[in-house]
Amino acid sequence: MAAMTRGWLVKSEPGAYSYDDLERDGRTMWDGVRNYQARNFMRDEMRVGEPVLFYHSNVGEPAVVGVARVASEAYADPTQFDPDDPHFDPKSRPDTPRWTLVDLEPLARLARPVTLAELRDDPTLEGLLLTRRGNRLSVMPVEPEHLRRVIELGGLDPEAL
DNA sequence: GCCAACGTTGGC
DNA sequence: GCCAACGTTGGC
Repeated sequence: MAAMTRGWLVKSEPGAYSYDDLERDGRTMWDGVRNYQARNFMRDEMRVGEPVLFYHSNVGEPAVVGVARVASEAYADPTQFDPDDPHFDPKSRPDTPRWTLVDLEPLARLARPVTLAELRDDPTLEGLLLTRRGNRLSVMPVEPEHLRRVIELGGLDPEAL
């Protein structure tokens, strides 16, 4: 991957959707995001092909476990229109959808997970949004140098991706 | 299960 | 526009 490639990080509870699930599915809609800042990143800034760190949250050892890639432009999240879906939004209308998503595809599983503790401790990763106090975003941008560093810590060669 | 931090909602 | 109440996130 090019030196100045910008990236992203998404959080997922592996019990709900894990990197294994993404590999099994081959591609998925990153649905259910109901935070405006996270939505805006997907809607306005994500570009097809950009790498996405896949982070497992709310588990014994929270960690980045793999790298996905953005696989589509943004489009309306269909779950907002489904009354039976937990992410149903009665205030959203099909002609003016409130929530958008992108598709993700698996790119590479890390050789070893990079734990939250490692992310916090690595001086190179100072300023990473994920570890900023109080941050609760489920979709966030990652600086090029941080992206490369996490991939290296995960035992992969960023050049090879 | 606890709780700190933060976003959203809605009354005023 | 303020702000209290409430819900959610997510580490621990």
